[in-house]
Amino acid sequence: MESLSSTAYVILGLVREQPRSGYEIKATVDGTTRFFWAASYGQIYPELKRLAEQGLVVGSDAPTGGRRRTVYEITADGEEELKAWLRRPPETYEMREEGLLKLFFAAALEPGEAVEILRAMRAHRLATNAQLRAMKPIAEEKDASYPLLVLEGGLEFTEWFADWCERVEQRILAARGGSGGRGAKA
Amino acid sequence: MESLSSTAYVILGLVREQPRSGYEIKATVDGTTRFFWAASYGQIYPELKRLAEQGLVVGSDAPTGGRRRTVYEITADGEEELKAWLRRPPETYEMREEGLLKLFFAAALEPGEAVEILRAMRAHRLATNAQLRAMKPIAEEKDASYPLLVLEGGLEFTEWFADWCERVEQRILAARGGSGGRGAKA
DNA sequence: ACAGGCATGTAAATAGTTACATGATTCG
DNA sequence: CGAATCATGTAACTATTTACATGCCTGT
Repeated sequence: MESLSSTAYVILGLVREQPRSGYEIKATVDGTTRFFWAASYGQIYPELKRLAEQGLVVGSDAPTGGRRRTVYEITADGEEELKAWLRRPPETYEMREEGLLKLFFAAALEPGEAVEILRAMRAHRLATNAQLRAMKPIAEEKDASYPLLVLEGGLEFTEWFADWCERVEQRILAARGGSGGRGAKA
Repeated sequence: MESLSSTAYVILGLVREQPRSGYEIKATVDGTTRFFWAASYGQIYPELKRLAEQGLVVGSDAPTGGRRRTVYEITADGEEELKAWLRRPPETYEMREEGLLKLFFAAALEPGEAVEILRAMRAHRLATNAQLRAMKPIAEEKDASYPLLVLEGGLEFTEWFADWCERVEQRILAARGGSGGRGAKA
């Protein structure tokens, strides 16, 4: 048996909390882990099928009226698999930040244009921060302390990032204005 | 003509600075942008071919002795394309942090085990910080101010992250010890 | 009636990694 | 000589997104 993808563990973790349908898993991911681990229907439904085949989850029919619906629960094997994964050190640490990439190459532009990149990055982080702030009462209500910890980390991270963008912007502006129009070099 | 991938722009940005071979592009990416935008040979070589077909770069033979070698330079069209991309607001902001995912689901473990996740995350960030610190003199030597700015951002980010891990660890430990073995809830 | 949300699923495309094959050169 | 590094490239695989198809239910 091959090892599972991290996305499989997201599913295992979510159905461990409570039985959920594929649709509910997607909605929960979008409302929680998406900032550091996203998942699409194209992954969730096939993965649920695979997990069920391996006996790590069990699905049962739970229609809402005439609307067909399958909710999945974790099995004892699934719980063991999840815990074993949680105990292994994390391996994936990826970041793809187009803004940083643009800033890295900003020497091809005028300093005023580099500042625009920083403003866009800052605006994006502030928008994410606002989204996270809106989620906080929901997480507090659920009394989910680890998710809340992670959410607070996200809040702090976006604040740090937005602040960094602002400080770098000021530095660029100061370098341009303060010493006679000398821009940044390649 | 379809729009280019961000990886195509990494190549364009790097060959704009100076003519480079595919091998050198890979080495440079590994020494600079990899923390926020990685690229593998499997992307670089086919992408160089495509960029050459579109006239955004030109390759020329530059063998080292009997070792065949092609170095690519940016064309005027390539430079325009790069600048146009730099002027568009960044779109990709992705993060995949397996550590945060594990922390999110840590209620399935004992509090002492949750602390292990944080320690692993912290150790990883400190290791990255050390790598970045080692790169700094090289970036300073090149007098590359935007790359240096980005590098300093990486330094600050890894420090913030490592510190956050430590603070969260302390909070978990305090919650467990301070108030009679009460662990974190689901 | 119709819009929007609930619900499941898949096909196709895109992105990206890994591993391998090949071969030259340099350094110890 | 052998190992490491320079150098190019591809095949296979894995991951992931996007867009679509289908159809029921609820509220206006």
